[in-house]
Amino acid sequence: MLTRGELAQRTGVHAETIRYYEQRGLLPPPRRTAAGYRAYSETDVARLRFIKRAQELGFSLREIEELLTLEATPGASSGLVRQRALAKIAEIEARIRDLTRIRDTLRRLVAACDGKAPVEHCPILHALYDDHGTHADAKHRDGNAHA
Amino acid sequence: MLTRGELAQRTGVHAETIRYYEQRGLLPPPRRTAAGYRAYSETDVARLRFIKRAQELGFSLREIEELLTLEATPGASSGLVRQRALAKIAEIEARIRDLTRIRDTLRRLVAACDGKAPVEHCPILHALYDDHGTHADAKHRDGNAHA
DNA sequence: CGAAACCCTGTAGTTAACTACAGGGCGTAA
DNA sequence: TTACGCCCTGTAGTTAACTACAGGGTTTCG
Repeated sequence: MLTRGELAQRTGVHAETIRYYEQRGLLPPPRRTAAGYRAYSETDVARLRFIKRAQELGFSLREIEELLTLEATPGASSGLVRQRALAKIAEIEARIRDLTRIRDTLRRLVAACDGKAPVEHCPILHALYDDHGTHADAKHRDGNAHA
Repeated sequence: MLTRGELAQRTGVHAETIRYYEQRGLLPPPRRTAAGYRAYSETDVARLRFIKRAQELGFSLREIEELLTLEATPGASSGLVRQRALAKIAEIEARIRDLTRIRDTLRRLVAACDGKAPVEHCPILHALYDDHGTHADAKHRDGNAHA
């Protein structure tokens, strides 16, 4: 039996996050000690690791919840899980296409700039004002995920 | 001279967003009519379009602010703008690499699954529990941008 | 002149996924 | 026994970029 802090250490998930997951329904309410402390088991360790790994694969907590629900559904076939994975792959590929298009536009702008002119004549800045031509999809702007 | 609503229509930026940009310092405080209404000019139209376009290219509002500041700096050379564009390209490429890795992992999982087994034997779910091997970078998990 | 449509301000809510904090209880080691 | 660290709860703050709303003034059209 593990305390919340121990579970946190075992899984690399912040202790407060564990409480948050419980609230969200991602973790079942654990048993409690006489003093009211949460008492976790190895099952909880596995479940938390599942959550972490699915997150790394680009699933949102909401989607992970669905995956977990699916898993707990007796009659379900693994085709549903497969479907969700395929949908996620499609999403990721669309995202990659967006980013590639943005990068290419940026590359073209950089190519037009020798970096030596005074900033007032910077072709990159000018392109930004003029627009026309290149159409990065405004709906998915977020090349910024690293910043 | 344009009202806030007119500027919004001209640029496709929500009227409230214009006020927000002013607060953030992305748009200079405009002149006011006798009644206190904001009065915008073509310069503001251009500036807002700059902001939109830079956003589409993956720049955050904070970065756009820097770009705009740079532009207003008399002695600056366009090399600085070029540098920022190059840095952004690098960011985007790193993001693409992350997403590609995630997609490949997902593809491998899907390939291992015929979708017919009961969900308890789903190899995708099992892989999620077991971890090991594939290492999608946890720091940039967000294949979810489309959801 | 009156109603609709717009503008003003300040503030609060939205999304996702946490993370922190206040105020109190418990458990253990010197 | 007391001090320190961990646990409890509920709630509020964080980030980014908006978006909405309340309660009021203004402008314009018919």
